[in-house]
Amino acid sequence: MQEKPRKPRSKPAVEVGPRPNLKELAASLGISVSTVSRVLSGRAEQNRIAPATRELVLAAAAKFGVLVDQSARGLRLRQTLTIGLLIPDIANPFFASLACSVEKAARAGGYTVLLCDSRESTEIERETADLLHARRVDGLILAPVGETYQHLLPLQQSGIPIVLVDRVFPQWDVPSVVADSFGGARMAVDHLVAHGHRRIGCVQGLAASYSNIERLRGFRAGLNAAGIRFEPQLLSGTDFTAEGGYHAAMELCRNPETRPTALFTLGNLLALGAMRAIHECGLKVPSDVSVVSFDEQPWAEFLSPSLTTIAQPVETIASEAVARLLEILRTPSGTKSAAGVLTLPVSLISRESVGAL
Amino acid sequence: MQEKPRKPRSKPAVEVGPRPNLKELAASLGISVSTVSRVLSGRAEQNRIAPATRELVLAAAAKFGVLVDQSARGLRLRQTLTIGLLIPDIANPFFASLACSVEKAARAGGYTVLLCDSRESTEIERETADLLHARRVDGLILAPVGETYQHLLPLQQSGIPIVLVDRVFPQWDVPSVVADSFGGARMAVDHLVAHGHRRIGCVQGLAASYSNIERLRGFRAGLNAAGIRFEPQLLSGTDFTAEGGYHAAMELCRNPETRPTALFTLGNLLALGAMRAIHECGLKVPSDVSVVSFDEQPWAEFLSPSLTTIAQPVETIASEAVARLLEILRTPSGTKSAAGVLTLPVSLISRESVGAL
DNA sequence: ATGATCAGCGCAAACGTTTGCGCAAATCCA
DNA sequence: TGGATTTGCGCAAACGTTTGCGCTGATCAT
Repeated sequence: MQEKPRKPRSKPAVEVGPRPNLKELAASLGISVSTVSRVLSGRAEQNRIAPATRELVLAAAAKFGVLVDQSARGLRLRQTLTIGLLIPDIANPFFASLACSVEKAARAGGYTVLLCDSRESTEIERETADLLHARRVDGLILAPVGETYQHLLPLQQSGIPIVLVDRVFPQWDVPSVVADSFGGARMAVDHLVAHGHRRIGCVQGLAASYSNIERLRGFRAGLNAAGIRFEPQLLSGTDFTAEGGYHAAMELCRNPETRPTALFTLGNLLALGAMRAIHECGLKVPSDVSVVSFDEQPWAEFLSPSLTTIAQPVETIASEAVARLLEILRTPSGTKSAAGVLTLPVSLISRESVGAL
Repeated sequence: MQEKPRKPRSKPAVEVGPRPNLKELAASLGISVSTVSRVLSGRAEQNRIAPATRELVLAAAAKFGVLVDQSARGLRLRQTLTIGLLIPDIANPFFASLACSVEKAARAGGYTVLLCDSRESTEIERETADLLHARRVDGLILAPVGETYQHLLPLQQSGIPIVLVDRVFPQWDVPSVVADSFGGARMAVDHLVAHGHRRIGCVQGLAASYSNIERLRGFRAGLNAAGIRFEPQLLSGTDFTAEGGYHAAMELCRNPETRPTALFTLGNLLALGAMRAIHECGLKVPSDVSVVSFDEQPWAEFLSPSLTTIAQPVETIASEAVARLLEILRTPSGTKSAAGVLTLPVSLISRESVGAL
C-alpha cells in the first residue's frame, strides 16, 4: 500500500542515503522541512500535523536513522541541552563517582554532560571554563581547584547558571552543594574519643582546599569538645594522594615518644598510605594505631583491616546539584533562584580499623 | 589616541556588552564580521588583513572576552574539534585514568573530549553513541561494554572515524589499541611459577569482556608452559568489583584441601577483595597465599603487603588511540588508514605480595 | 451560491559562523 | 597621467534547524 500524494509533488520520491538530515528526509517524502522538524521535535499535536503525516515521518525517520544535528539545533534554539561538569581530578575516586552520578541525574533530566578535568590547575580551569562557554553549555557544575574563583566570574556574568559542588565560597553568590565536612570530621573525632583515644593525629590533603579546611575545622572542634588541646605537630600532609598519606603518617608515627594512638585521614587515598606507613613502622591497625578516614569507597570494607570511614552521600550531592541547576534553567530567566548552600549529612561507617584503648 | 576611521562608517562605535559575538564586536569596531572572523581564526596572514586591523581586532576581542560560538562554527565547518570517549564505567580506576590521559592527549591536539559512561549497558551505549553522533563529534574512542558491536555499525557507516581501546573485535575493521593482556597474564603466571607455585587460582572479572578472555587465555598458556593442568575449580569470579573478588577468592580459599598457594586476579579491585577474603580465612599474604593482580594503581604499593601487579601503559594507550584517531581525521577522507591492532607491552611490578614456596 | 471558518502544511527568516568572490582604494610602472 | 597590479576589506551564501505567519482547499452555515 503506497500513500497517494494529494497533489503532484515537485520532488516525488528522492532516494536517500544513511542518516539523512531533515532536508533530505523531507525531500524524499515530498514534504517540507518544517513538517519534519515539527514531528521529530514531538510538537506534532500543537502544530496540527495530520496523524497520517506524523506516522509517515516517524516511520521514515526510524528507517533511515535520522539524527537531528545538535549544532544547528543549538544555534537556532540558543540552548544545547548540555551541562558542563568541571572537576579537578577524574582519577580521584570521589570525583569519579560524583561524575558518574551527575551524568546519571543529568541524563534523567534530558541533559548531556560535558565532563572536563582541570588537572588541579587553575589555569586549565579557566581555559576549560571558556571552552565550555564557547560550546554554549546551558549550565555548569563546578568544583573549582583552589581558593580563588575570580577567573570564573566572567562566566557567571555572561549569564550561565552555575552550581558548585564540594566547595563553598561564602563571598560568591552561587548555589553550592556539599557534604557536611565539618560535621563528619567531628563524628570521626567523637568516635575515636569514645574509644578512649586522646592523642589523635590528622593526615590532611591539600591544605588550601575547601574540604580540607572544613574537615580540619571539624577535627579541631572535636578535640576541643573533648577537652583535648590541638597540637600542630600532630597534623601533617600535603595532598590527597596515597603517597602523601604515606609520608604524612610516617612523620607522625616514626617517633614512639610522640606517636598518636589514632589517625584521622582527610581523604580516601590518604588512608591507604597511612595504613602502609603504620605497617612499616612495625605497628598494627587497630591495636597500635586506629584509623578513621573521610570518604567511603566500595573497597574500604575489603581492606585488612576493613576501614572505618565517613561516607559522603555522593549520589545525593550529584542529584541535588543537577536538580538545582535544572531548576535555574527552567525558571524564566530574571527570577533569580536563591543561592545558598545545601549541606548534606554524612554518616560514619564503623569497621575494624578503630579499636578501644 | 583613538583610531581614525579611514572613511565615514555606517555604525561608528556601537557600545558592546560582555562576551559579544563576532557581529557585535564587528559593529563596535565599525568593520565587517568577515574580517573579525578571519583574524580570530588565525588566518589573518592568508587573508591579507592589515596588521593594524589585526591588532585592533585582537585587542578588542581580548578586552571583551569574545568567544567564538562553537555551535555556529561546527555547523558551518562541519567539524566540531570534539572527539567522543565512550567507556563502560568511569568509577573503574583504569577507565578513570584512561579518560584523564585521553583528555590530555586530545587537548594537546586541539580537541575537546566528550566523555560518556555507558554504565556497563549495551543499550545505554547505543543511545549514547547516537547522541555523540548527533552532537557531530569528529571521531570516537570506544571501549564497548560487551562482546557485540553490531549496534555501533551505523555510526561507522555514517563515516565517523572510530578507534577502540582496551578491546579488539577481530571481525570488525576498526583500529584498536590495547595492552598485551595475554602476555601480561603469562608474565604473572611465569612469575608465580618461578616462585615455586604450581597450584594457582584465578579470580576473574566479567567473563565475556575482551580483557578477561585474553587474560584468561594467557593464564592458561602460562600453566601449560609450566606443564600444569588447568583446573576449572580454580577459576572463579563474575565481575570486576572488589566484592566480586572477595566472593571469588572466598570460594577458592575456603577449602584447605583444594586451596591454591597463589592467586592471580584479573583486575585492580579484584585483588583488594581477594586479599580481604584470604585474611578472613585466617591466612596471610604472601606466606600462605601469594597474589598477583592485573592493573597497576597508585595505591598498590601502599597496601600491606604491597601488591605485585601487571602494569598497563595507560598513558600510552590513550595517546596512541588519540594519535590514531587524529591521523584518520587529518588524512583527506577516502584514503583509509590501516585498521589493525596496536598491542602495547605491559610490565610486571614485583612487590611483597608474592612469596616463594 | 457565497462568505466565514478551520485544518494542514509550506515559506522564509533567523541563529553565528566561514569563505569565495568581487569591489574600491592605493600603489606601481611606463 | 593613465592603465595595470596589488592591497585590504565587505557582500552574501551556506551550514541544518526552528517557528511565526500566511496560504490553500475543504467544510460549514446561511
